[in-house]
Amino acid sequence: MMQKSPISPQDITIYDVAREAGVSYSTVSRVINNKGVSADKRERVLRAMAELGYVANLQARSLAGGKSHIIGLLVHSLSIEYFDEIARGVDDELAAISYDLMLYTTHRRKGRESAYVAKVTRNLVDGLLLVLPRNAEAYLQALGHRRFPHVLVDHQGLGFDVPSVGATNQQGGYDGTSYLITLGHRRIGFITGDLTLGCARDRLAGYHEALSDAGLPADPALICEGNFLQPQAFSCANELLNLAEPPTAIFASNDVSAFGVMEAVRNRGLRIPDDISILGFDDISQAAQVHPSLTTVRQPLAEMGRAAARLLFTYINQPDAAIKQIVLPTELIIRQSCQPPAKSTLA
Amino acid sequence: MMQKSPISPQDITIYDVAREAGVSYSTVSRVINNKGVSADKRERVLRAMAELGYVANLQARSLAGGKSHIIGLLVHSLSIEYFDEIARGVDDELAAISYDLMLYTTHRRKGRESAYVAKVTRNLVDGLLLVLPRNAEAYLQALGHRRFPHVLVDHQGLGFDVPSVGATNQQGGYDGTSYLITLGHRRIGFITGDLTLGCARDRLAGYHEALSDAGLPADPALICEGNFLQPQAFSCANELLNLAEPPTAIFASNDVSAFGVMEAVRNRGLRIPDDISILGFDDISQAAQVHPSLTTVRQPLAEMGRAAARLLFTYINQPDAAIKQIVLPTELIIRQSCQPPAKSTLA
DNA sequence: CCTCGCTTTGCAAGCGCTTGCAAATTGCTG
DNA sequence: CAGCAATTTGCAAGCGCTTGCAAAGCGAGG
Repeated sequence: MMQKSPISPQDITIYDVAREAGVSYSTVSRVINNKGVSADKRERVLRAMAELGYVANLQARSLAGGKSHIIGLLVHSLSIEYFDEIARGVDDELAAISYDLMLYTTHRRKGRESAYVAKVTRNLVDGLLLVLPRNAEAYLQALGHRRFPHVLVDHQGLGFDVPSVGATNQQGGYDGTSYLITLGHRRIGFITGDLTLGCARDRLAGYHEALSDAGLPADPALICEGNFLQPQAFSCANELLNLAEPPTAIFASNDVSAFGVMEAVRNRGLRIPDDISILGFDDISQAAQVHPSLTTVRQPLAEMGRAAARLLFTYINQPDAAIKQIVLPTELIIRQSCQPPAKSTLA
Repeated sequence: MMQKSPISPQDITIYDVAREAGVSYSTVSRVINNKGVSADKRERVLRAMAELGYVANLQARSLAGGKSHIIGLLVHSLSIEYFDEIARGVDDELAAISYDLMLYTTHRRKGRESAYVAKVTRNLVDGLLLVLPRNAEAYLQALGHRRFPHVLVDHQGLGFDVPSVGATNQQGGYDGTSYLITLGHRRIGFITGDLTLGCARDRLAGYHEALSDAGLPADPALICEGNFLQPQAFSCANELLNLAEPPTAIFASNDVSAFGVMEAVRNRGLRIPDDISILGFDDISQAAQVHPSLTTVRQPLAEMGRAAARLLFTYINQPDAAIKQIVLPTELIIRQSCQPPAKSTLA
């Protein structure tokens, strides 16, 4: 038999630990898995493991029917800070229970979701976290069919009843808009996110709701469809600013879009917030770093990641736990990009 | 024996494939591993695999002494687009050889590099890619000791002779500076990166070299120590702009820093590039998206990732392949953030 | 002091795969 | 067409672990 690689000779197995501790290998296994073992033996095993520097072999573990102690995280991309924040939360939580993270980016296997899921689930991970998947239904079907532990992040409003973690997007849209109204703005531009996503639609709904609650008209010209990306927001902002009666504030559906707005505004020599107020959504780290710092609706991304990891973990350990949908609160973070409109149109 | 999870019943193994194809299971294994098998049997096995939808069980594979077909990627963080670009390149290359990616972020296990490496190497991956590791020596020692396939990305100038992939940082610094000089700039500010990193030092060296080749004085006041992050660059830029005789151009050691400079410049009501030229380094995607678009020294990050993956792959398959250090060329990307200085000081 | 039920322990089997070894098959050569 | 080397093939073992099962240990009730 070939050694897997010319790895260092002292690869410690449970047999070594068992010998050192003077117990049987199954006892060692039971210690590792927290099964019933008498206190003194457990003690001895633990000491032996520490002395020998034992490291569990995950593949053997999961082959033998145990857990692999790895969960999969499915995202589109990583460069978007949004994903990274979530990943960070997940990672934190996993570190606490010494799980590892296997990262899958979807872009490379478009349209083959179920084959993909088959591969993933069969191979390695104990559970799967899907962040804002493009084709959730296809995944879910494959996953559900295999009864495989999974949790969706930021993907509410599905027909299915599916374990998920999200944020109060509509409330966030409402709060942001209301804040601008309170400041005295009457014409508030809105740049949507990718409207195929529920979170984008919810934010827009919140905007409408706030307007209507304040008795303000909803001018369709003030709404421009974006896609959560900076260049699109840049042109949306230009469109809005070109209006005969331009808005005095612009609410962008995410921070990245807000940055695009800031660019467009400055490009015309307008000042922020003196000439126009800008509001974002998400509160990615850059929001606090730009000048002026961006007032935004904070979405607790890392916290969502943590919650999702915890939830997934329950499903891993109790496959029949009830399906839960966690919704975390958004929060308005007031910084410096908004102020009352210059020529106040206060009624 | 417990099934690993309540997974779908039809989990196809090589035995099933063997039965279907009418051959022995070892023949199936040999087909999978491209060992010598007669053409007709290979054919039959392949067809059977396709029909049954066979998916290899990676843990069994690697337990049995084969490859796991997973490589590890070690990065600090993901939010930084720099890392993501590299990861994308790696991922592309791996997709081509149907390898998977296991992601490790270092922040959570500070100072325990060798224990960490022990765990990683022993557990899962066939090889490890280290991107700009903070404590390369510690990792390398552990890795080398285990003779474990690994490649460093963007970490030249090490005492060791180590497999690595990098870019021509000094040349890039030289080219960028020379470009500004050609444009007519004489006082060129420079914001360094984190000088504990070789790439940052190299870029600075290129700046110095270009200045000296052009017979220009090196004014230390024009050099400000940054850390590759936006806020620090913002204050550096302010410092530079406060000089009695401020620079007419600022060369930032990465694009993110250049964005910080742009902010600082605009914050004072100066225009880019009319009042001051700005040059970046890296060419992350945002560089093309900001306004004005950023002239920058392109570092082929994705290509570096690909090259690193390929190199690692050779080491995985030929543990004794010669240690290779690949250096990819940088390239000046001219966009709109630079132009000749306003009050030209052409000699 | 024996017996019963509970917990702790050890043994063996097996997870799905790779690969050394030996047997079977093939293709040549003389 | 026998005889030999070079393939191709199958069998069995084993990678490191978990866990069912049965044996052993233990305290308490009779």
